[in-house]
Amino acid sequence: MPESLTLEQVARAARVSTATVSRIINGTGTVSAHKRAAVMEAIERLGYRPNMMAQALARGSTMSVGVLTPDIASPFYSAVLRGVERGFGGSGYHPVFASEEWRVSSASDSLDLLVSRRVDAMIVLGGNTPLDRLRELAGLMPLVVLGRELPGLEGQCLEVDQTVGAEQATHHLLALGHRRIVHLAGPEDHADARARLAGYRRALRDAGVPEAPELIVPGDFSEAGGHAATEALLAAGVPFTAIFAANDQSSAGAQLALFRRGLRVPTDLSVVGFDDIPGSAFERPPLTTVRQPTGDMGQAAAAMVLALLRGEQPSMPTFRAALVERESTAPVPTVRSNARGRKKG
Amino acid sequence: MPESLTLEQVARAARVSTATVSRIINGTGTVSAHKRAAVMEAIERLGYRPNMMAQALARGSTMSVGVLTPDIASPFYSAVLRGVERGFGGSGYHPVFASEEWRVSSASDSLDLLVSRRVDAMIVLGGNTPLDRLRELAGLMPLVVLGRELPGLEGQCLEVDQTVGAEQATHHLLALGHRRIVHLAGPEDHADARARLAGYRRALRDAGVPEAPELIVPGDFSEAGGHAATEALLAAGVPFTAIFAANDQSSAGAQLALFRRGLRVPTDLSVVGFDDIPGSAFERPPLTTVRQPTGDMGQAAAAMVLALLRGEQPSMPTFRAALVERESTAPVPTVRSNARGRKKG
DNA sequence: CTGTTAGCGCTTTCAG
DNA sequence: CTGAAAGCGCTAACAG
Repeated sequence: MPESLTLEQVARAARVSTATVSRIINGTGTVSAHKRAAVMEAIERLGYRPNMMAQALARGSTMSVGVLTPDIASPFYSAVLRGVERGFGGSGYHPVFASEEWRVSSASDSLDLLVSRRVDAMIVLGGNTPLDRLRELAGLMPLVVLGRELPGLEGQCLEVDQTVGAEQATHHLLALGHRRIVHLAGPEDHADARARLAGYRRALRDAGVPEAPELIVPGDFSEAGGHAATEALLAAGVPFTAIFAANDQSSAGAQLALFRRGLRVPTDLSVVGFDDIPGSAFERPPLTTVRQPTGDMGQAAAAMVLALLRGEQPSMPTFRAALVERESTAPVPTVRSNARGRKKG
Repeated sequence: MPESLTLEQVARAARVSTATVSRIINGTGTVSAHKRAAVMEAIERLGYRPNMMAQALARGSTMSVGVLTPDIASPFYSAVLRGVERGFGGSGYHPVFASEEWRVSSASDSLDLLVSRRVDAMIVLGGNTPLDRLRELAGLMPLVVLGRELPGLEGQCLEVDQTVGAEQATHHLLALGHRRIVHLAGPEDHADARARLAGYRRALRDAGVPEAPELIVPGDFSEAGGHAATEALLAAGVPFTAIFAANDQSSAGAQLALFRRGLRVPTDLSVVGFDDIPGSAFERPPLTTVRQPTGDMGQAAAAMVLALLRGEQPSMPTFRAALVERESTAPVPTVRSNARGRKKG
């Protein structure tokens, strides 16, 4: 492996000082057109790329921001990540991704890694990071948290109201006449999951529909979890006409369980999901779900970090989850008659 | 923001020299238990985290390897990424992800960024990076390429034989009696897509089934692309009894088009995909597809890089794509009779 | 076993 | 406008 080029070699090749080359690279100070041309030529010819490590050390800033994500392979988080990338475009800063699963060693985790990398700021997605670590972090550098409300750090937490979204979803089902609505919940230790459950409950309460404990079943946001929970429900013979799943992935698992029993969606049962991940619009039938503006959220998080880095007060856009009515929901089937009219609307 | 701690401050606090602290942190050299304890205590109490930038500069190595991916949000690539993460576990090296979409500026792309970051090695996924840049890179540092065969760099290219996988898929359909099999192709400039098309063709040829140009339709690996192409086929009235999609995502789009026309899978038509992304096992019906060992591939790529970094000759595991028969395929429907027996097997 | 001392490649005063 | 020189925080000889 050839040693990589240094600023000094470029300077030598262009017959100028290292300071001059540095000025040109960074656009700081003024340099004569003559020398500038010589330096540019040398950089080009030699294929020089500044060593960011050295730049960071000398400058005291890495021009990078850490992005901590629970799972880099999740359709939801990766959509947010894309937004974050977009948000940093052209800012000079670039994102450094780290997934929570990743352990450098038993003693240090991804967060430590990012801190060691001396990122200038951090964006934390999701809620698995211990609160105290987050507080400590907030004292160290600009921090924006997505999807969790941190007591004392409200101004740096970007959230969409999951509760309202879940309420809308449940209300939609209620309006279609459903009364026995299953909620396929997410992990109990997940803030969003709890908020969605709360929205489900509120909608039922507001509609005066009593909550049935047996209709709230535990899931884990995965297809397999949704499948298992629904399977269990069916096996137990619990009656229901609709499922509101805590996310799209678990709704897919639930639907497979229905499918196995020959139950049709939305004819026999209605299903609504949450998130509106890319594939959901193409399910058969296309899934009615609650859309989260993932890309925009990521982009906004990046914008907030950038503002914080500039020492400005970041503006906090409000995001709302909104129901996307597609084709997995329909009026509750009438048992005693087949008089479901053919009238439009 | 508090300035972050330096090695020197720790050394001062522990009343030892910086060299001693460095030795302890890196496990190089031997240090008396007494001083070691004092240093550990200081590190702990102060919350010291080494500055990787400085370490990298001093050491001449960043202990990081760049991972370039076409799209961080793709279910396929992100599964590979997970494998890569696993593969680096405990090695001391850590992955730095960059997606090709991301542009630092008009002049420099993700690859430049990774080079600037002085990653010690690189893993490139997929085939969008210009060949000459890859060659140049290979001269600079250990490089492993996944999913592309680079002339002259065969030893560093990890591939699964896409052609054989596609052949299996097509053969499976052929064995079920299908003759009018659509191939919903991937992007023409994508090596894997071309290989899958080649496999489709080879299977047809081997079976003595003539290739019908109108059955090979262009897609782009997306749900929307699959939907549009299938829609067009249906609108044109082209007869066919099965679809072999170049990937699972486009197969979902295709299925939506069928669904819109009231066509049932696998009763009326059979569909097979490629990749076996996480959701495919939970489609209704579960999708018959060609599985790629994504996680293993990622892990193997990491292992190869690690070997290269140690100066060893990396071993090249062979991966094969294998058909996973699920429920989206069935014997071609008999038009003139409904005599499809009820015999098992 | 431990401290001293050169750098690593780059930015940034500070003089010219 | 430009160069010299002093670090940035850490590692790695090199002496003790």
